[in-house]
Amino acid sequence: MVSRAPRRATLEDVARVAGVSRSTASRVIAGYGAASATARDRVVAAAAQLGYAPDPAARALATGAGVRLVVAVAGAVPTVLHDPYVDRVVRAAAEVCARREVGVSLEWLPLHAPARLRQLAEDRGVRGVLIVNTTELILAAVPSALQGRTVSIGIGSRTVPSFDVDNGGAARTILGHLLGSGRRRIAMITGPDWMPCTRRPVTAYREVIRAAGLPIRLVPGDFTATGGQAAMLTILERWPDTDAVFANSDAMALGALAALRRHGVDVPGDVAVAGFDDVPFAALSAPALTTASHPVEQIATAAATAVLDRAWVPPATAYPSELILRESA
Amino acid sequence: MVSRAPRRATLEDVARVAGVSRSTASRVIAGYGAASATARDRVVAAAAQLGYAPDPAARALATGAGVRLVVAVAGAVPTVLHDPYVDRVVRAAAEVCARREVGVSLEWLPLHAPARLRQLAEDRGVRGVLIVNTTELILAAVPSALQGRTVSIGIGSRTVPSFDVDNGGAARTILGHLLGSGRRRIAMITGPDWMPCTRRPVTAYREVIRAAGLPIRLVPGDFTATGGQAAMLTILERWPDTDAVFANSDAMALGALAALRRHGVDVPGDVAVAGFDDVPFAALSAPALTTASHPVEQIATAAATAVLDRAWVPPATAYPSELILRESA
DNA sequence: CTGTTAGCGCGTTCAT
DNA sequence: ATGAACGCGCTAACAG
Repeated sequence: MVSRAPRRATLEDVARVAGVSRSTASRVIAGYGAASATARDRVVAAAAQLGYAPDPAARALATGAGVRLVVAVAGAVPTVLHDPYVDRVVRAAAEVCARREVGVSLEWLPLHAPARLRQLAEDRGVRGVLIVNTTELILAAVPSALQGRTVSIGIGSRTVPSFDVDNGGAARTILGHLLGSGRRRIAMITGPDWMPCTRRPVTAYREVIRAAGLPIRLVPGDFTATGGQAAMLTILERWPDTDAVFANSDAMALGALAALRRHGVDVPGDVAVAGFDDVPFAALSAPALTTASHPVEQIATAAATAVLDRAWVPPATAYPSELILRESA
Repeated sequence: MVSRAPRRATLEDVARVAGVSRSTASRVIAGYGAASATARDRVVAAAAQLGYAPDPAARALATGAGVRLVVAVAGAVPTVLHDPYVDRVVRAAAEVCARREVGVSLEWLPLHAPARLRQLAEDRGVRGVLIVNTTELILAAVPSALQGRTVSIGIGSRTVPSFDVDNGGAARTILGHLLGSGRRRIAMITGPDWMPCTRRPVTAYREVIRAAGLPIRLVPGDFTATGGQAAMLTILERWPDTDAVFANSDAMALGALAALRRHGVDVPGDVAVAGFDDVPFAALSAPALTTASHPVEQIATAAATAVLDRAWVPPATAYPSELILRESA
């Protein structure tokens, strides 16, 4: 004897129990069209009684809405996916998706291959797209069929709304703190040149340092700790009198810290170090890292919610970053 | 004038171009039933020409297969979702899902609420379930309708295959190293008692330490750095002569390191510290953390692949952990 | 305000 | 080996 799995209630069942037609039940469930109060009540009651929940696949098929949210991370190589930052974005998106009965999938978006965007536009399974770390080139290649259901975590465009931390403001705050505590020869470890997200911090750095009549000392990093170490060595060699370093990510800052420690440079005595992101381990380094917060989860949640709900959103939303004062600067 | 989005090719289109019926085209595409060589060729050609790709929603609706993979993290409180470990699992799953045109959603599985599992079993949208950090109670509550498409990252059961790191072996390796380098009063910072994943390491600890005729010194942590600091303080106070600490996670180990530093205890001179996980920042602490690797992505990828492909898998797969020797022990 | 009808794109018997 | 026909569960026109 096979105990058959109890077939899940369908809209048809709900309608029958409620004594209305499927359409009426559908309207009530979707909260869409009009329905009499009595009909509404009966449908709601029936649905609750039967433990009804709509089938996302059937709904997607009927509406053509798509069934998954694609997180597309732009980059030169596929390994851009292997970054804790991406992990956090995906996790937040997956949490938002759970409530909507959809899922998220993650893929690499090659910097010079907008073809993939066209494919995504034609894929009926795609409900929307969350672009991460994008460039103007990629934004310009977003097909019209994807507009209105694509948002960017990073820079935006006229057709793709942006959700991002106010990293320019964060840079100013940090640099202000460094200057305020008497530092005068401040170097900055940036991200790769092609990354638009490094532009505003770099611009802020240039403006602030120039306004103070101090020397510009820029070294590119790659957002990894290893890159931060290398950059720090470059700084040490090129400008030995540097008394502060602002790294555009905590990972790079921690790398810089390691390099300084290895060279017997005292932090913050000889050199102050500040990062950006406030990752969990920033509080645990020796010395604990001064940095600025980066509400990644909040940003990703808002971005995912916006595309799933197809709600109107302003062209650009900047999330504030807070100075986290610790020991290193 | 509205430039309509170029409607994506459907199976019907492929069939028409190939000059066969939809059924035949369907068989060829699915690689399922029989079809003449000529028919096969024509269908394949037509599909390629039209850039055809099946609609996941329609397919899910027809087969009842479901459209998303649910990552369910067991725990007492919803905040168990906010852990870098979970982030890594979800990210890996989302990457696997992308190739199958499905998505992943993330949710909390309350420790004593198997009701949610029943709901998941009835949800037609659910393709499969990936349980993380589970308990015997939860595994026993997995409905039969979910069996065969549910796997566990952690302990398993007769009906739910397990994918996990060999954390017992890892503990033995680390403890062997500590003993081998002359440590004799070794304390261990464990996870919460209810977490099955802490049992094997603790058992290993008990066995190894007892076999060496040394004292057992166990303190519970919570897998966070803060918890590790607190646990370290307890150890310092309760057993001041401790000369080595094995923490069951790098986060706790880094917390312990911070506590020792604050108390002026030299690592590894006075006390050796070892962790487990080999998180990116383990290499950057001062001193750099000795630990054991934890191939989370590999495990999650295998687990997700198993449930999506419905392939048979052994009841338990243990992934080896490697000793990562650095400075702290 | 409500019910009828017609698909959405695909898998899957059944005849042939 | 192949095609006609039906159903998966739901939404959206339309007619009442």
